[in-house]
Amino acid sequence: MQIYEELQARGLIAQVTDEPQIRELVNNGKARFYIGFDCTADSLTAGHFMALTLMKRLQMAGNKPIALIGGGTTMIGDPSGRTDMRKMLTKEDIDHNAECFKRQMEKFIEFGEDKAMMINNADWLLNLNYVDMLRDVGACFSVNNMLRAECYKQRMEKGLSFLEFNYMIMQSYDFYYLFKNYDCNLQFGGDDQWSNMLGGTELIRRKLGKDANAMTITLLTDSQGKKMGKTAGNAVWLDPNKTSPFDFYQYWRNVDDADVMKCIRMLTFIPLEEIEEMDKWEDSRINEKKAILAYSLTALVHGDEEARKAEETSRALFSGAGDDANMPHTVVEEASLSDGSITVIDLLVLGGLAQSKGEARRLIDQGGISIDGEKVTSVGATVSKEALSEGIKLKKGKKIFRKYSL
RNA sequence: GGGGGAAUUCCCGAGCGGCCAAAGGGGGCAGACUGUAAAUCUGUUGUCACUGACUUCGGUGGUUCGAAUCCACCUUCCCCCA
Repeated sequence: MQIYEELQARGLIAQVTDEPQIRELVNNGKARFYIGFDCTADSLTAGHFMALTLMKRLQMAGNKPIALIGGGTTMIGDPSGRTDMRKMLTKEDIDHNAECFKRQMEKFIEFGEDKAMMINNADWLLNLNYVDMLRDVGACFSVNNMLRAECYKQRMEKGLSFLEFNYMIMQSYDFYYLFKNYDCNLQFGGDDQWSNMLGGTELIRRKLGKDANAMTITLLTDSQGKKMGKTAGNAVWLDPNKTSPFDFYQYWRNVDDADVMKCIRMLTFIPLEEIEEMDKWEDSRINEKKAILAYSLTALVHGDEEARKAEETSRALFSGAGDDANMPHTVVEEASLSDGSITVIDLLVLGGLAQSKGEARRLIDQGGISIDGEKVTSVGATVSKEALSEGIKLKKGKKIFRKYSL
């Protein structure tokens, strides 16, 4: 099975411009493709992860990836599919974020001579001359068509600033620029990028009379149609300081039953034959599948060592066996003690398990806290210095654990 | 440029000058049930010294014993006309 067919079988391909052409390019290692990443935060997220794996898959099949950092486009902000305007970021923030992206990607994709390239569209976008740009590129776009684009639909009701409206043009220009200067013949992106990407192929056709192709990746959504890779509205980050390997592992360990096989297929590098085999497993082995998913993704992002630790910790917590050495840990300062003890409420706030003392109080009140296996029943409960110096294990709810010691 | 409307807690959204820390829904958190799943049911969801006090309703001033509610100005957004 060749790479294009594999991508199809994994359910990764959403829309393509010209299937036979793309298949031919990709399967023969002749694609020089780019994926753009706008640096809206200081870490990549689980959402970007799929794009990275795609890059890697294609690279492994002999194609040349270009990772385009959106230092320029982030100055505009992509309005696609959004109901409100993005917060405008400063140039400094964007540069910082771009730097962080770069470091994370390097862990995952091989860059270098004859391998993958990384470029930043700030290099050409920021120096554009307005009038030249309008005459050169603006003339090729029809506002009527742009307004019809699906990605602006929601914004037609709420309002769309001229700044954001130009995002599509910037992204199209990127593709045009890369096509001309780097022989980039293919663009990949999330399915929400489809209209922006078509803008690029259209521009290339008009300006150069040549064909370029675009292909979108299926958005990873859960069984309810919501985007995956978020918990409580927060992204699952790839940066271990923002989402610990253990939490990352737990996120995937806890996916819905209905989504496990889809995630394994789309995100892991487990060979398809094995995946088909797993698909035949009995329902009772569902948790085994989740563990495999969680382990392989954590290993991809954080390395085998961290993945193994996360798995151990997880086992220790949920089945009583294994090593709990890697459980998140809070060291209590001597100064936080009063009269040789500390209240459980303070511990909760200190460890970040509760945002406020009120919330901590509520948690205890509702029976959501236990220490070393014993439920805390009194709101005023305290932990003595002696107990603390031996180390205690505090549990919030069903699956959030934290160690405390002096 | 002219006219009209809007801004409420994490989000959507109700809100009569006092009974408003502010309805309802979503989301979150916890409890029960479970398989570290889903669904369901229950509780909870501004802060603290928690039967009380304090700070919140775009911003700044004002009217009033008392303002999310009334007035003025400002900011931002939406709609209609040009």
